[in-house]
Amino acid sequence: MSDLIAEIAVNAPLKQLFSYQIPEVLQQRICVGTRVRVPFGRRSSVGFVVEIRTGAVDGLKAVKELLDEHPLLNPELIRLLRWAADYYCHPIGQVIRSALPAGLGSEKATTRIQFETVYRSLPVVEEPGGKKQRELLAYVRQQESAGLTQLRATFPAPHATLKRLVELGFLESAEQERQRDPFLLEPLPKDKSLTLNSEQSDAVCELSSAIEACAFKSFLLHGVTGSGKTEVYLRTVAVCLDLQRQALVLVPEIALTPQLVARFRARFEPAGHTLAVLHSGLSDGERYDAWRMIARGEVQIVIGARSAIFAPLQHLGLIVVDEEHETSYKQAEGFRYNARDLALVRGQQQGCPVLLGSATPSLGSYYRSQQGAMTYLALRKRVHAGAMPAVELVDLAEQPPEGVLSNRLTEALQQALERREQALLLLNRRGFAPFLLCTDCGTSFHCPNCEITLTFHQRERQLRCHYCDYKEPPAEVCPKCQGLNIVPEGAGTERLEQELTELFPGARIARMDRDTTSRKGAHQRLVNQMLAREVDILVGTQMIAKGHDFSGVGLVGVLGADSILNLPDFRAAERSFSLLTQVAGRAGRATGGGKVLIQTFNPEHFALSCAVEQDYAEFYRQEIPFRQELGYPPCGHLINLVLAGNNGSQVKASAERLAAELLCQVQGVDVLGPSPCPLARLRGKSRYQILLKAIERPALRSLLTRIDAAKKHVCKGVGLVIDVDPVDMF
DNA sequence: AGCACGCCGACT
DNA sequence: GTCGGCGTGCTC
Repeated sequence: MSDLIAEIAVNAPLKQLFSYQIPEVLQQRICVGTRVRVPFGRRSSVGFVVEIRTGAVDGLKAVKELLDEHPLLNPELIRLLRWAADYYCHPIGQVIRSALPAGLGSEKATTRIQFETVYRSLPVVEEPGGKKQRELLAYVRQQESAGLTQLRATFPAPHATLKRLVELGFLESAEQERQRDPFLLEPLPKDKSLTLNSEQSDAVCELSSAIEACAFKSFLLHGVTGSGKTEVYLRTVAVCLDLQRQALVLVPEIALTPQLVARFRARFEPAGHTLAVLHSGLSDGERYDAWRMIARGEVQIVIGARSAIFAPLQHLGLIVVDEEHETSYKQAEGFRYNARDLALVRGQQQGCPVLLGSATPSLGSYYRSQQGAMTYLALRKRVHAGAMPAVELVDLAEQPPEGVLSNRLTEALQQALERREQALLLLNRRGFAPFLLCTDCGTSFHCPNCEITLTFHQRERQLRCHYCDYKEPPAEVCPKCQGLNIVPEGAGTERLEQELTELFPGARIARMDRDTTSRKGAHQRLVNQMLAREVDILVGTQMIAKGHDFSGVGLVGVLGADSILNLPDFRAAERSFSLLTQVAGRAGRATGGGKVLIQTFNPEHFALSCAVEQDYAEFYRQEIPFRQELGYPPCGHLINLVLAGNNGSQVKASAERLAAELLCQVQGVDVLGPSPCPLARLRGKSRYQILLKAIERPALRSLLTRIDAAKKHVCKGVGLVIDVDPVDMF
């Protein structure tokens, strides 16, 4: 008997699809992308229809139930997801699950309605006593009513003050259905449509014709910091919308790019277009709502981080990937996809142009543009003041500093304070000190679960592991020699902040790192303080280098440049160059000029000298021969096999057997290792890696097909992760 | 991943 | 004599 058969991706960690017959009652309503319930083994499971075909149904079980009236996924997306499952070597069911908003994988989706307290001002003329009370009241009066979520984003811990204001009769409170997405509550800035300079209009012109052609073409927009890339995005998205097509904009992390979101809203919302912003702050319900709105075709522009690459837009006209070099586009766990690479695949599959933008393109994207696989568009001039910041290296070997700051940087800070310019200090290490050391016997303190020293956090008086959740109180007495001379070694942001407070008692100093921004809205508050010039010196980790446009910054100092340069990763130079160039670009954005000081023990390293000159092309020219020689990306391709398990010798033995099995299997593939991972122990698990390297991707792919068979050499209790195109080797 | 079956130790 | 330990094998 020949009948309709559905190929279904089932909610299980299995690569293969399962065939089910489609009962007659469902035949009209079932299609590719629909969510169904199917009998699976002795239980039932949720699955997605991935293909419908005809064939012999004997022996096949039948689809039990249809779970959605309208499919959550469309056939184009299914195609992308199947491609990705195959390419990244990950079970299709889990790939689909991670593409969907949370909670849709297992059971029927429910939209939870959330409630929150909303405060309304009462018509009272007099003013309350406290400063904090007055500020809060003024804010609520201006907004007429405000929800707790919104207030939390602007004021730290407003709860007690609000309660008091209610008691005093200034405010009334009520429980209300939770306000819309807090992002959409932010006041809309005025749209400043700028006249384009010639470089920008050339870029827009080329992009426009590609968008009008409705065919795949890829572009690399290489624009120095402050060169107006966003305006180019806005113009090209406008072209796309004029053609009744939709635009997808990917950003590294929404929380760090509120300005970009605001500019898109200011430009397109007044014209009647609908934006959906997919960010981590959304509740499952909100995310589900946004997803359904997109699937129903009610949204023209989607802005989101990594996972937004799977947004169910039906009439894509353009995909923009902002800051395309950012490593956060690569998912580091589970389904290890790279949203930037998938953007190119999606563009290819759906026939729309893809625009990658960056001030410091990834070596890979630049390489492709050099080879003609991508159209290169350059913005070489800054839009406003023009002058690029002056970058200078401070050789630490020549003048070793007493504390963390070199004399040169201290002087520059002094001058900046005198000139009433703000300063940014980048130190890529949080906490007070990277380790504690007994100066009597040399003992330092390590994490019991990870191969790493514990970071000393002074404020919490704790030793903490930054890789697992381990914490312990700092020892007063050395456990080995009973010595009492235990001192913090090295410096993190917390120590830098303290040193600055002592050096510049009058200055207003703030710190921005994971520790000070973990609470909701804390990051935005720091940014606001910075913009309001309530901060003179901002100390922070990587996150201060990203996104914001702090116009008052005249000085940028970099303290940990060497720590990135010395990472055991072939991309260390690229990372350093990129980070330094990005952070240098924070200086003098409004005024022009500005100064950047980079402290280093490696002043002769080309990554640093190229950053000093802000010379991307020269960096590329020097870096690419090294990649070429070793066959590293972008001149070759990598797959990293990571084995991890509690039993170290089992992990090692498994890795050795697996590597031996894969060795010499395919011509043109190098099997490197096994070797202990740079972090040989993590969260209590021993880790080994095998690196597969090939100049030609097909060779690597064909070796990948043999991994399943080789898996039998891996012990029980040892996990194997296949990381295709790894971005970092940790 | 579940959820079975399956074959060996300490319990009423 | 059984209750239950988790090894291993399968799921259209």
